[in-house]
Amino acid sequence: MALAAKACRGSVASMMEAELTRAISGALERLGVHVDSSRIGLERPARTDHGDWSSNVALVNAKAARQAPRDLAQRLADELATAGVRHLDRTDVAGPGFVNLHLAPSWLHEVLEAVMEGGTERYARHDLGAGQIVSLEFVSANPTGPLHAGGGRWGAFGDSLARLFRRCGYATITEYYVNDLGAQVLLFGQSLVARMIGDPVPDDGYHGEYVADWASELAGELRSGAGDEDDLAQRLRDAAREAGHAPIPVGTPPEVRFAAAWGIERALRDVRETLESMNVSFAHWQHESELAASGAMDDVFGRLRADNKTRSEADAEWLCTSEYGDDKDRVLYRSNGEPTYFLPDIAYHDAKFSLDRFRRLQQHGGVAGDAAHSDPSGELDLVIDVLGADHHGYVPRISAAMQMLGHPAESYEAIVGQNVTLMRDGKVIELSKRTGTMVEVRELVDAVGPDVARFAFLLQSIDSRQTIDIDLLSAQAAENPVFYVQYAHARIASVARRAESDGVAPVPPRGTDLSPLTGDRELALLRALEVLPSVVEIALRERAPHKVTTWVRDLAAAFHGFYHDCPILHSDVPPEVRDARLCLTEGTRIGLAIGLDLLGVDAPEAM
RNA sequence: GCGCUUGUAGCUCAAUUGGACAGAGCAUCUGACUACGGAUCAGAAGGUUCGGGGUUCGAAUCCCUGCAAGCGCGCCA
Repeated sequence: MALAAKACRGSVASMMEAELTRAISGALERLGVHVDSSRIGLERPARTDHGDWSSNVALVNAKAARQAPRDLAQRLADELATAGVRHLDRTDVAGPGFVNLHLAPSWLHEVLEAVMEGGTERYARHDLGAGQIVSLEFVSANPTGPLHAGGGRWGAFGDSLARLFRRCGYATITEYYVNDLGAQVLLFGQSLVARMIGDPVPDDGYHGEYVADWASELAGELRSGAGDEDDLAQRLRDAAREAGHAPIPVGTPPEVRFAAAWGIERALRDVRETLESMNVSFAHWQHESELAASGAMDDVFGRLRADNKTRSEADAEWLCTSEYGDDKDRVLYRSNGEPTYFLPDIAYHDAKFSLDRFRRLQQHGGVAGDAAHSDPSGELDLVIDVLGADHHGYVPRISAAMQMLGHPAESYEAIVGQNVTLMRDGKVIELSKRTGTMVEVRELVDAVGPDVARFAFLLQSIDSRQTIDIDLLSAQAAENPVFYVQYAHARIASVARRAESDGVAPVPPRGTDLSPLTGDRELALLRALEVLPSVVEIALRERAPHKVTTWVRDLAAAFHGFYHDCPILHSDVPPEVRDARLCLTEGTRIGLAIGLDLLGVDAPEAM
């Protein structure tokens, strides 16, 4: 944490904060009060009449200094006022003993200079990660159907979190785990076959509408092939003999395996298209079957057993996860000799730590950010899973397994998000691929567009359950807050166009006199820009992309207010005011572009 | 029963992780420049932050307790 704060010392605000902290520290020394600098709290008050910065030192340290908080505060305020602190206009004492520091607008002008110089690329970019590598896995819905709402939420969240990591100096690899082995895939294949040849779908199979659709799609593909065989079942068998198989248990009829393999690809195509329509993409799609074929499961099991982390009981092989904080031990191999899902999951998570694997995937492209790692024997610094609440019970066992395999406890992190309740016309929709009634993310995106959908997912904290009423969202699409933000961006582009056609020279990135920017609306807008670097840092640290959403709305609001009250290009605006305002406008555009990019939402030139 | 998460304006959600008078958007009501884009702006109204204790200068936030909701607790995945 201390390290993180230090690494962030780039922004104007954090430099100002450091300066003020030093000034307070020095002033206290002169007053004969010794305070550890870590006990000097500085924050930006919610109300502007409480100053630009405010400190609670007097409150926190009054007892140790044997002085009344307000007395100490007053002496500190007086001492600071004459200390010649840069930008410091005046000080006062308020409330129970806060020392409020009022700065001259000049400090905010420095902020705008930094925004202009940094631009979209460098403003609010941090080096917290210093090239560390982070793996993020999210969505990973079973490839047995289209993406449901939860997948949409984790997609938007995971992708934005990855963007935050990259902006903060981490290299990332984003992964989708394709669960193409096991019972669900088998059932999926059986359901497809049943739909094709008119048999009843198994009770515990997949009954959704899409299964019928896809079955007829597959039937169509088979029919369009050569041959005059009318019997669909026979065609399936023929096709199965030649084509690929899903790697599900041997002994399964070949046509089921064939249909399953086809179905998985069909589902994945659907999932991928849907996510990409929301601007979510993955660097790597890891198939479980490929992992199994590589022998990773045997390898991991061997290592765990050699390390005495396993035991046998009732003909099954158990992993002693309870020794690492889990409620109880977990089965790796069932008494019938088959592995549970847990073993491949361990193998996968172990593999994600591998730097070799990361390098291999990096060569295939898709890995983003600059990895500074050079130690070939090292491993990834952080492996993150984004999970729905229905999987939270699984976290302790994976965490335990990772520790057993030698990965530091803090290098595996599970982010558990609350599930999404999807409604249509005020009624809750059951989210189940098996019962058939569900609303797909695709449907949501089609109805309201990708920006509204993505913004909606990122509007609130991942900790709170989310209810999205697809009809309500459609009906109110025009009033959606995303347009409020995008409109601000488009307005700015419009100002630039107007300036050009009026023959006004564009403002250079530096050198513009910003001193005319002293009005309330101008200062409010500058303050909004000022906090972006810390918003980015906090959003990353708290794994909370929705903080960016909140900020981007605040910035847009500040801009609309400014735009309404402060004419820029009117003929009666003096050139120096005009240029300063143009500068502020461009700075706002930079801020909006950064925020919207982190959210994966388009920043349009016109609407 | 145990564990995780949550409970804030009529509705949907924020709240700088312990700071000052709890803020936005919808919805309701009232206004604004014959417009550098009105998809905008200003104002009004709306609160016992689920209840009850506690900690301290200070609590929506931390502790205890009760209530309510979601999820999890398999040799299923």
